Amino acid sequence: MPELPEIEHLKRTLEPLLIGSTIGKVHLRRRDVVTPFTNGAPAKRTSPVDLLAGSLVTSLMRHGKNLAIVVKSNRVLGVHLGMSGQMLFVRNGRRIEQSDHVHCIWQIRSRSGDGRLIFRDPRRFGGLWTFPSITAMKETRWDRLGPDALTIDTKDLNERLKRTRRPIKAALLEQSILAGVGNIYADEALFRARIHPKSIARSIPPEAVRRLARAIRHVLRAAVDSGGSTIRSYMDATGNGGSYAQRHQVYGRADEPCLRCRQPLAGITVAQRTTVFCPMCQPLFV
DNA sequence: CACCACCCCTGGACGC
DNA sequence: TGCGTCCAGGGGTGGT
Repeated sequence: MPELPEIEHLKRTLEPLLIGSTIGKVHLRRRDVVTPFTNGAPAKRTSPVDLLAGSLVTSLMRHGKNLAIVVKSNRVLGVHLGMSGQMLFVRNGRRIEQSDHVHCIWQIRSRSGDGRLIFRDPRRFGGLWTFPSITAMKETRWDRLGPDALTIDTKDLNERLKRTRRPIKAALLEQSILAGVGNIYADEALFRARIHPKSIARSIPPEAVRRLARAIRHVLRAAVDSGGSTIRSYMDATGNGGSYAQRHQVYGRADEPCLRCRQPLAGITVAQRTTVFCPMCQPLFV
């Protein structure tokens, strides 16, 4: 379940492999994982050029859980990993370890050795989006997202939370409010900030919102530094998992003792998502 | 407009 | 060992 830290770590592992490299042939195995755009409008077909065939990679971008590969012509390929997506770089001569559910393969010619970039996504909640320019990508998709959670400040968060009466956890998961937080880091940040996940977003006092903004940044940064949380299948471009899961305070620990007060953690459902929190340490604001 | 339930999908855990 | 059932959740959508 890649969230912001996993995508950021993926970006960092992909950059040295892709920037300055040339993309050769592209093999799209499953056409329906791609949504092509010609400016603002969805296009009917995906061409090899849309998928960056024959292009020089100049940069990678990330906003929230979205990744983008930018090439010299300014074309962009948007990538979202959904629940189970992976982008793997496999050097030529090496076998692809799991070759099932591979939907797209790019041949890569780089100074440090040739290889293939592979988009694999068993559950197909993720996908690829093609755009003629960065501007087109922003206008059609990224502009609908809230500010990036890695650098969210108190003022921005407070402003956005004031607009809704939804439970704070539902608000944190809403990408148009804040981009990048998913189920794991929402629970971790709320625990750290000592806020009950069902607290009404706009009723949370300023001091607690301040703690929350700090907690979100702290938790995400620490996770980026650990290479992300590997739950089930997440791995980076080189096939390595992240170690942050070992440092989860609440996620996956329902009924286990709170690491702060030793009382058992509670497992509930908020916004159709499994939620774990400490009823003693996380007061409800309504 | 705000909010919510539901759906998409597959692999893995678990019970028998 | 194998089979059925349930659960995981990011995000889009249609209904209230």
